[in-house]
Amino acid sequence: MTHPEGSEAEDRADAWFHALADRTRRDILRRVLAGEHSVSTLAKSYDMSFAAVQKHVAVLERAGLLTKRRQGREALASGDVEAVRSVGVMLTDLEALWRGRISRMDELFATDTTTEKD
Amino acid sequence: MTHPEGSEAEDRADAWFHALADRTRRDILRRVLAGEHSVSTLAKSYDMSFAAVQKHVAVLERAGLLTKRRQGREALASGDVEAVRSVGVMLTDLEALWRGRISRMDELFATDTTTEKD
DNA sequence: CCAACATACAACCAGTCGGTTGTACGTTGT
DNA sequence: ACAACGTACAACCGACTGGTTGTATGTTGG
Repeated sequence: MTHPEGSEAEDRADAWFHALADRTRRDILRRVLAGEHSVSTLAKSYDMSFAAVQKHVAVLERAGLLTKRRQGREALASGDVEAVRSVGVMLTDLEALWRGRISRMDELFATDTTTEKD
Repeated sequence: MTHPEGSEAEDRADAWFHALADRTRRDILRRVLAGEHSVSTLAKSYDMSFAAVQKHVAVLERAGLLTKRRQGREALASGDVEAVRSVGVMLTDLEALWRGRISRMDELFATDTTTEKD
């Protein structure tokens, strides 16, 4: 009933936050948001194998946070700012719930002591 | 050098996004942002053991997204909206990098034709 | 042409994750 | 007092993660 089940949006959110939950991936995302980079160029920046970086890029791509385009033998990765914004919107929605609590507490105060409003 | 190493902020970010990368935890966070709930009350909402929900709450607590206060035999959990906001700020900073790319492209256009500076 | 480069992908491994059950301990109501 | 409740925590398990190496395939420059 109230179980958070199989929602499409929740699936996307799982992928988003999982992709962002690794500092190397966040760093890669920063770079490709600032400008296009080939996978091997990215790989040179990190103390791990090319294959490892390739996998990180793949995770970001599957989450829709980055897109790749093939040019010759290189795969150029580019950050998708719209997806990043969507994640931000999710957080904003979370905040909205908190604001709802405030207004409910407000109502409590209203019924609590004598209202100063006369 | 350019490696994203041992930063305090990155550690926190790891915890934040990891905590948010599970739909049950996001759902719990929604509830405790909307108002205080005991762990057992939360547990009744999900099709899993009490211990499992307890662990999810612990993950959110460790990430600083929620705080617990003891009242009698109950542990009341409450969402920390400031932490949620901090996560949002991180995303906004990411967006800023993208805007930087634009302005740099702008500079490219500027240097393309006759340079303004002599 | 061919060596070097860039990518893709599979197989493997240790560690972590999300779930379980079981046990223990403080609190509360009757 | 004591049974029921709420919590805490440890041990365990299968699945997945983040890393590795190795191999195959396409691209490019000399």
